[in-house]
Amino acid sequence: MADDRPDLAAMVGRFGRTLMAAERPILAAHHVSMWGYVVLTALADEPMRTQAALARAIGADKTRIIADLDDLQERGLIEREPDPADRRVRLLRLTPEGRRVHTAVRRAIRAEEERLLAELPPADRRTFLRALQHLDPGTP
Amino acid sequence: MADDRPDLAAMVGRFGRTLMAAERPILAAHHVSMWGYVVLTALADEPMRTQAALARAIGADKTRIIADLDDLQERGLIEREPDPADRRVRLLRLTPEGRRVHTAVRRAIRAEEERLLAELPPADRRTFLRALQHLDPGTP
DNA sequence: GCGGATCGTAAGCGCATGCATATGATTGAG
DNA sequence: CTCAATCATATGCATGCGCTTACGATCCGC
Repeated sequence: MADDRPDLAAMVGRFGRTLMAAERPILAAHHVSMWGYVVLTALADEPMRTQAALARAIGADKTRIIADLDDLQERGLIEREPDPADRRVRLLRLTPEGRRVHTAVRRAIRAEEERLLAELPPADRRTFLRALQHLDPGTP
Repeated sequence: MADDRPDLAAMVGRFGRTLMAAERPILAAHHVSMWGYVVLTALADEPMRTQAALARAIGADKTRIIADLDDLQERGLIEREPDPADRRVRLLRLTPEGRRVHTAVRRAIRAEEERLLAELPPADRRTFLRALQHLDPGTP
């Protein structure tokens, strides 16, 4: 009677939670929160002109990330320079140290992902990642 | 410098949220909550002897699902019969109506999944599902 | 039989989240 | 110049969740 597989959402959800659980210790080891890492990743791609734009880009609440930004700035991982042309705005960018940390964390996370994906035959692994990229709605 | 793909967790997470968002209206149309559907799915596979066992099986808190069970029972979708052999225990099973509702919701969700997966070439689609089943930790 | 274990239920705590509102600085359009 | 809009920030509220504790009923091993 059944298709004999769990619902897609159930499988994706569980796998997602597995990934999160695997990443938590890595982030903790680098003293970066989940949102902190997301922020570093977004700023590693490109600096942002406003916090509101950053929040939109990463799908977070505008007020939600303030504390994380405070923390990252305090620890010298990002800069929040007031825009001389528009003094309402804070120009956001990584510091060299921020880039270093982001690269390190990213490398560790990638290694962990490889470990989890190692169960798959290489061909399946490639197809899986390609399919996932195609299904990923990105951050629009 | 980069592998030029988002982190696995980011892609899986976003896709998962897309799936959830797509399922919410379906569940609402059948007046079933997310947890309610999970419960129906678990009981569709096999009846349970205790609520604690059910909670373990679906990865929920034992106290968490009581309200959902109350609701499902009240609407005649599940039965919670006291075990004559052990009066602490409630035997849980679907009613015929419960099975009917679960089948209907499941069919609708599967159709929605197909719609989302339709973007993939059939071969990729098969490989993707196979890989996902392999990576899915299941419910141990 | 007694004591420890299990079950269902209720209640409360702490946390993260989404959502809304307020406010103070600043800009830009009319 | 004035007013609406934008931005960063602080604050409050409701929600949902995991976790813990408490309680009474019941079972089971000794």
